Amino acid sequence: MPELPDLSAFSHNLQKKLKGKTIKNISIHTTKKLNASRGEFEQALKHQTIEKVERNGKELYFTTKDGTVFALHLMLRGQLFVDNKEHKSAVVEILFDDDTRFVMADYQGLATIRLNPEEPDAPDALDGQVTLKYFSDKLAGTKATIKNFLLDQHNLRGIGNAYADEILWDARIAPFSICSKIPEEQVKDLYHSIRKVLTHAEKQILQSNPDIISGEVRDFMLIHNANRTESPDGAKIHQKMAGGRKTYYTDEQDLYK
DNA sequence: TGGCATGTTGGCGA
DNA sequence: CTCGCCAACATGCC
Repeated sequence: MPELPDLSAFSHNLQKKLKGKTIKNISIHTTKKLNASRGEFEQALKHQTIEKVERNGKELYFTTKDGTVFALHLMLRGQLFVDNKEHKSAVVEILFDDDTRFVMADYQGLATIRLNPEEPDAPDALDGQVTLKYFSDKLAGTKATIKNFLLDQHNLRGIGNAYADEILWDARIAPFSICSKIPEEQVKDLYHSIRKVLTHAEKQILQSNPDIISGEVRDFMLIHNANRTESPDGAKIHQKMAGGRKTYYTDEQDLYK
């Protein structure tokens, strides 16, 4: 449920909490698709010291001093805790040498942990390698709708359902526009809106929730927000299902077909 | 109360 | 091959 800006905020705070701590024990309880055995995880991570925590797409990457990485994906319902409580649906528990306990829980059992994930095939939405040229070339070559394009992690990684709507409104492009039909000028607007909306959201989240490491903050959203009926400029917000997800948009957004 | 919200995967049909 | 859509996963929330 948390999206890119939430995850960026979590990584910021987790790094503050966990950097320099050494893993005493790691236990993996339930997860359907591990890319290594429990023994391999333990072997690779025991006695390792956390060097940095960063967001990569919709995952959090934890890198240790020797360069080993484990990646957490919260999927729909994953939650993170740094505390000493028992968590009923813990997926992964990591105990550090100072008895700090870090838990990823998910009652739905979909959250995952991966050891040394391979290089992803698409860049992170905020990565410097996503240039305007990369972005516009990619759009020119696809006939899908722009909303589906933004959600497809094979194009850009990190954007989810809620922020896709916020970004498209910011760029004034209708979600059902065909990628290859969007004019150059609007592609440029969209490119800048991606960065603007996502980085601004992270700032707002950290401002209102300075210590956040789990959950999501949505109250500042302008369009993808069940509590709002109108955009900031007074246009009625429409709702429509697309790909099984609810899409919010207004008539201020131009449709390119 | 019960439908909605979320991401990913894999399968189906156009 | 491309694209849209659907089901499945499971439960807290309004």
